[in-house]
Amino acid sequence: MARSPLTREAVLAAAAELVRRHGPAALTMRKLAAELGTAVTSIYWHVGNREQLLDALVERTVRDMGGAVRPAGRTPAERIVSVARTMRRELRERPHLIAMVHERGLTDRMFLPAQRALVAEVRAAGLSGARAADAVRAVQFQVVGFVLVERNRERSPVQSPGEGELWEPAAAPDDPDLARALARPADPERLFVLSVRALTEALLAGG
Amino acid sequence: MARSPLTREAVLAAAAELVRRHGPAALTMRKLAAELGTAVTSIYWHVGNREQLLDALVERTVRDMGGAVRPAGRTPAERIVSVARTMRRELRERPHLIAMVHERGLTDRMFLPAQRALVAEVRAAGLSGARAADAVRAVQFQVVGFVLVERNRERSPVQSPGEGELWEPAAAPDDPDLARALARPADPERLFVLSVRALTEALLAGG
DNA sequence: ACCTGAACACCGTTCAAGT
DNA sequence: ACCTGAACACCGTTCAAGT
Repeated sequence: MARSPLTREAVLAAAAELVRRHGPAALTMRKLAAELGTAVTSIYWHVGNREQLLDALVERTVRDMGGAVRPAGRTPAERIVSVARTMRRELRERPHLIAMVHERGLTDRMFLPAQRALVAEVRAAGLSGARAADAVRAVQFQVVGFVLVERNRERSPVQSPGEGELWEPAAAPDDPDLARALARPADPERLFVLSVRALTEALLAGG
Repeated sequence: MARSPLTREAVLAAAAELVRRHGPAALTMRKLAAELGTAVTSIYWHVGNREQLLDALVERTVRDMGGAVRPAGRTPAERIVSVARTMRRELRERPHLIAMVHERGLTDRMFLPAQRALVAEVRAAGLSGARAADAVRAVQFQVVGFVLVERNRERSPVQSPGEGELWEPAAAPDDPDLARALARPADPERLFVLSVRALTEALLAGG
């Protein structure tokens, strides 16, 4: 298809599109070359090897994610929750990339703009020094961890033996509501907000 | 080396050893066959294909992890933290397997014994019904998510641009202690306990 | 400076053939 | 019932050769 001279940009764009549509496993050098209408080896000249190609891809995504952070809310706690929700949304919009960011150990870099915002809010709530740093990191780990667990859970919808099967039989002896709630699939959005809110309130309050 | 008749058990054991020593990527059917001293195709007869082999491997690990859960402490909150620490320790003892469990969406199954314990503690703290279920799940997500983030962070020790470089320049303008704390690498054990404790206290307290 | 095909060393999996 | 080698369709990467 493309016969204009191959550029690094064109390679990255085609690679990103391939990942977006079919996941990282589908990104092979040979398929990518076919997509671009060039020889496999041309790709190597422009972006190095596969590993470096993936690095470049991740890097460019991470840069894109910074802009979205706009704390909203009347209290520091509310604004922290809003930042957490934004990060979750941004991550979920790039379902394949987030696993790649994770594998490459770039979560810190990715989280940096959000971290700045969190620092401001934590200080506004009256924390400082090491305690403030702990609070920021706790929220950061919470958000990234939650999204990872959640993402994974979606990929394999019914777990064998699903939670359901194991809660019928007297696991929560005299609390059928609890048993039923655990048998139902979790509502991730609700659970996320609930968790972040709880963690944040405890961190901002006493020690 | 091995010339006694090949068994499913022998294949699984050799595969587990290979993963333990060199990680999941090193587990190729051909290397495994070489290790066992058989033809590659014999493996297929005993365990099906590579995917099924990995499934079996993960399944057996998950079974092993249930026994360790023994809640300890004087209050429900303390006992929940103790369960969380146990799960973290168990997961960290199997660094390669946990990623595989995660990829296969078996975290629920893996967490089941711990979940039972958490249910008991949450009820002992006075929660019931859907609220109790939320608390259990929040802790579960927190623990699994934390360990995933932590594991990943260890694999790529210095992130580029590390947190360090970006906190010197007036990021936390008038709090040098905070800036320094964020520039230092996090102490995961401490951060973990701090996070779980905060989350737990908030969940068990008001709504 | 850029692109190419051939070649190498790996994969997982299937299959017909052996005992 | 179990094991085998040959073969197929894929990989990523290197390299000498082209323009």
